[in-house]
Amino acid sequence: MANLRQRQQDILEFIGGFIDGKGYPPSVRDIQEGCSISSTSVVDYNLEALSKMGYLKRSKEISRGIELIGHRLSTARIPLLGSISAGQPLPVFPQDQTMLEDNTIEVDPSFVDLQTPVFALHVKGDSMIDALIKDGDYVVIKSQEHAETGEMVAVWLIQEEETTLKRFFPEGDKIRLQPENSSMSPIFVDAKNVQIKGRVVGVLRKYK
Amino acid sequence: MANLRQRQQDILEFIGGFIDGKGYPPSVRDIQEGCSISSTSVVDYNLEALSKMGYLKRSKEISRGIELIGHRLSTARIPLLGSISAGQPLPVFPQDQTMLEDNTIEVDPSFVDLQTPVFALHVKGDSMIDALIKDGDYVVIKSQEHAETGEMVAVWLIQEEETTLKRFFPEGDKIRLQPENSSMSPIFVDAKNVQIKGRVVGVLRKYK
DNA sequence: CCTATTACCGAACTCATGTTCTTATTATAT
DNA sequence: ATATAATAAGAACATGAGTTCGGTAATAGG
Repeated sequence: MANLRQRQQDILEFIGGFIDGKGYPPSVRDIQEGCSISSTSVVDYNLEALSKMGYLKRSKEISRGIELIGHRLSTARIPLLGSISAGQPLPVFPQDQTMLEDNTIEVDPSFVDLQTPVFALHVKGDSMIDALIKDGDYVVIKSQEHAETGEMVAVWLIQEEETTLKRFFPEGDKIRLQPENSSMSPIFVDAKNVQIKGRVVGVLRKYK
Repeated sequence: MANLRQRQQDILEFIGGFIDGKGYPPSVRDIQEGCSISSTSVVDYNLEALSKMGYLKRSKEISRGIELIGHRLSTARIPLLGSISAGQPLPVFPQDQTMLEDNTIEVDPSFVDLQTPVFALHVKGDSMIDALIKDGDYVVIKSQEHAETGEMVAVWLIQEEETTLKRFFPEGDKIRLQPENSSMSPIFVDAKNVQIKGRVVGVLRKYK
């Protein structure tokens, strides 16, 4: 019956509004009142159902221990690790190091999948201009160590000690790193001189 | 003494991190443990001080009733109003209408300045390809009704009943809407047939 | 040195709040 | 129809958690 779905819809909406309005999640009894539900146990019941369905996360025994999935502010805040393609060395990859607020950038939560780390790099230079990525853009990168042929990746050149943004083409024991700029030539490097940092999954540009 | 300031600084930081991590504010005892404070009353004491100084808001008698001032600014969820340049009509501008979760997109907070509404549009077509904006990208638009010469704007063509993304060039009582695509010609329209919806302040692209 | 003020401590108190249990009321299926 | 599960209700329970209070240490002013 659609009645149930309606009630749970109501609850979700109420929780969202409550958090937005007050800054902290509602208690079970807040929800009870706000959604005109007769008993706290009914609220509990439906919260459990919503939790199982993945709409929210509950912390047992904790007052207001409700976290709306997707509603979180921080999930989408990813570290801005530095610049790429400028010959600037990328620091040792910080798994989950605390970043200063200024070194993070907010992206759509859909970029983040909770499994693999995601980070951003500030693009220097126009080597990927034909892929519509220009100097000053931010690329969102999903951390991974392997890449498929032709994928756009951030690679660390061990010898040169620099990071660069290119398309990835393995050719025997060499690797062709192909810029997307008709005026630039591909780079051929030894396979073991290349360390893939991640794959580009998004681009973000800001205008002044 | 700087000791006080240090402790309160710690508390503020802890609260922020806690909220980011768990999705709900910490209890007094969470703070006590997290900041290695001997007594809950000390936490209460300092929370009260921080509250008086305006760093946070407390709700009396409410578990985890702490709201960090300014912390919610990191939420920058803006409405995704529709598509542009596809001849699809843009609905009446919803100031602060409740949007379905699917119709919003998360952007960096720096896009939003609390004064002017900001929204996003899904780009259809390649009329701005030379500006490195391609089909499928999202443009972040700051709502405004006037534009400077040459600015990239989203305009509503009243007669044609469609929205389009172009650069703006007033020429007498006509307006030249210039695509950034060498294979496309500018459009000349009557000034009073044009209603500027906003200016492009950002671009967001997602790769599969 | 004495006094006032601020910051801190520990414990007890009380209520807010999540949880559980029992029973009644529907749905869904056999 | 009858069994079985899903949903709801109300009350009681247990504890999470804000608050209070008496007292101590540190700081500042006279």
